[in-house]
Amino acid sequence: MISIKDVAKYAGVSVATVSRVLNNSGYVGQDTRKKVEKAIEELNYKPNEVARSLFKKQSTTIGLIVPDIMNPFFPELARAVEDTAIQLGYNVILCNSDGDQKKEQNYLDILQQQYVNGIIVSSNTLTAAQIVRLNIPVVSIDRVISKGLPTIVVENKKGAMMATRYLQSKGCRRIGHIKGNSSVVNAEERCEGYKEIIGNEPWFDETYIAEGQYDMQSSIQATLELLQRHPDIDGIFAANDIMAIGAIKAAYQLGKRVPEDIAIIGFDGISLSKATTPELTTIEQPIYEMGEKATKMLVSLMEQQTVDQENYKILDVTLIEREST
Amino acid sequence: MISIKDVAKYAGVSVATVSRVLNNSGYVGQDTRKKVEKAIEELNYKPNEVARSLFKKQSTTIGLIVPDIMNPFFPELARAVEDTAIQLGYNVILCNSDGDQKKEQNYLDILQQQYVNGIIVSSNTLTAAQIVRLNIPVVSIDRVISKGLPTIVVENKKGAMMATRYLQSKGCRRIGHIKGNSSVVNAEERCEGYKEIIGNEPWFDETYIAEGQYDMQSSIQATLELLQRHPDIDGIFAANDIMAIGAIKAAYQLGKRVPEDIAIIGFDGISLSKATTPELTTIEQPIYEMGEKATKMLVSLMEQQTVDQENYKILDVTLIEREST
DNA sequence: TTGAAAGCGTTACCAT
DNA sequence: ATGGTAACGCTTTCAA
Repeated sequence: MISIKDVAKYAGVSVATVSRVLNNSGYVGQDTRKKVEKAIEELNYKPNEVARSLFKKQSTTIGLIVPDIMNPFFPELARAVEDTAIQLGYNVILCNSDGDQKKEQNYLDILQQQYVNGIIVSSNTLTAAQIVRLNIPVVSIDRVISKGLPTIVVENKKGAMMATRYLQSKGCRRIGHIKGNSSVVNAEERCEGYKEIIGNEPWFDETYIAEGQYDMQSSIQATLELLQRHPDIDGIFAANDIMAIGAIKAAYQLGKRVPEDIAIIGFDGISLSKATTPELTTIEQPIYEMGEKATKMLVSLMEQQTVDQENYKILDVTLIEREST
Repeated sequence: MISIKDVAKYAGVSVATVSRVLNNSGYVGQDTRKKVEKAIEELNYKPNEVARSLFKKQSTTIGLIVPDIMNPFFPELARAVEDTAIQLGYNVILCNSDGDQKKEQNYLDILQQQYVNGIIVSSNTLTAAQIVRLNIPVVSIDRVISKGLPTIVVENKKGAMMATRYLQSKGCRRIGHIKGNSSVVNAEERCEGYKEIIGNEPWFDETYIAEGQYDMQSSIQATLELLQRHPDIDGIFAANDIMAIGAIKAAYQLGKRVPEDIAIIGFDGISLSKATTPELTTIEQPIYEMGEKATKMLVSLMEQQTVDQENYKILDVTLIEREST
């Protein structure tokens, strides 16, 4: 790799001067600048980011910690983060925490050792204290860690209310809920939204709620039990799309047609929801926008541009009507 | 951040000594080692990876370049790579190239500037020359760039033959093929495998092949055309799962039942293929294993452990029989 | 306007 | 067995 010294020698100037034109800082004469630029060009010189990082005590890298990139929600998020980051001059280190507290702390340590400038994290277990201790900007995405921390989330409760009300409007009389993993904040919020709408119905009690683990398998199980407990259920609001798909499968297993016998609505709007048959009606989160906003927010935090906007954003969700309802 | 100097001072030794215990290289006395270890522990010291990288001219980071993490094949691959990398002490920088030659070269430059030790890449446009010029190990995954380069691929042709033969065994008389993007090598290989089996059938000609773009939308279109051209088709081999799902949708649109009227088989074995109704019969690639093997191969290349094994691996594929056939 | 040199945190060589 | 120090490639301060 060719270094700043080589460029300096080639251009017949000092490394300091090369550095100045590189960062255009300080005074540099017209001709000198030309010479240096020519040298850079001809030698195809690219500054060593590691050396820069060491001096500046910060890298051009950000960390992205997600529970599991295989969970269909996260690839789109990751894509948005990476797209935005590269555009702003940053790289993204991908970390899969499995929602495990120890792994998360481990990644935090590692990222700090790598001098990453900032971190975007989707976690249920991380505490505000852990984050503050890091001393670098962190944006929490999809989940609220603490009201004081920069955050991007969506209207979970409102979305859940929309979903439930929509099922009612479609004529559903008994609406069950497949709830997400209760250690996840947004699962609670979505459940609250559901209860907000049907909590006062005379038929309602807690047995209309079954808990899944935000994955397909657990949802099939949960739905099977739910429908056996309450064969009269004609509508299901699942707390995410994967579980909604599981619910559809379970309904089929019991010989019910979707949407004729039972209407099913999901939450998230992952691309998978368009690939199923029937296509899934869902509450769509602006996933890409979340990643983009989070990254922009993080970068302005990192670059200390006084964050002109609020750094706690609650994004809106949209009902996407498809075939499962 | 606390540095090696702090540790040295705290332990009452020189930085050189601390460095020795850190890397356990060179001689260190028993008691001295104890003192240093205690200091490290008590100060919660973590060595600065950036400084290390600068000195060693290599980082503990590898690059992963994929066309698009949103393509369902890649999250599982990325997960495998990251899992394996972290276990071996490396981080992963994620790059989405969109298969664009300029973006790929750009990422190559950036990764080199970051002193990454090695790169795993899935690309159709990268040339052997570009890679050799980098002067760091590169493992090509899912696509062959050059026979001489470390590579992990699967038996594409064989898998395609299996798929086509399987459709025959299920009683299909007219089998069409939805081909992948022809700029992608594996699309050609899969097409070859298909032709190998039915190329000599009296009814066969090239119009039984329709080209999609490895995505759902293009496949729906391609399948619609294919089935209108040849209404007697009763079996389709799609070059990947997404396109197979598109084919199912197209079949439904034309009022055909799957698998009763038409059997459809995919390729890849992405998790999505289990989520559809009907569940998709497919040729499963060992995606996770590919990522794992590629990472291990890359790391041994990086660490110069003479690669005991061949560094050109062709992995086997498996027929997964489900409901669509 | 330019250059020399210190320093970022680490490792490895050379002394001792 | 241990310490001093140059070097990795860069930026920035201080002098000139």
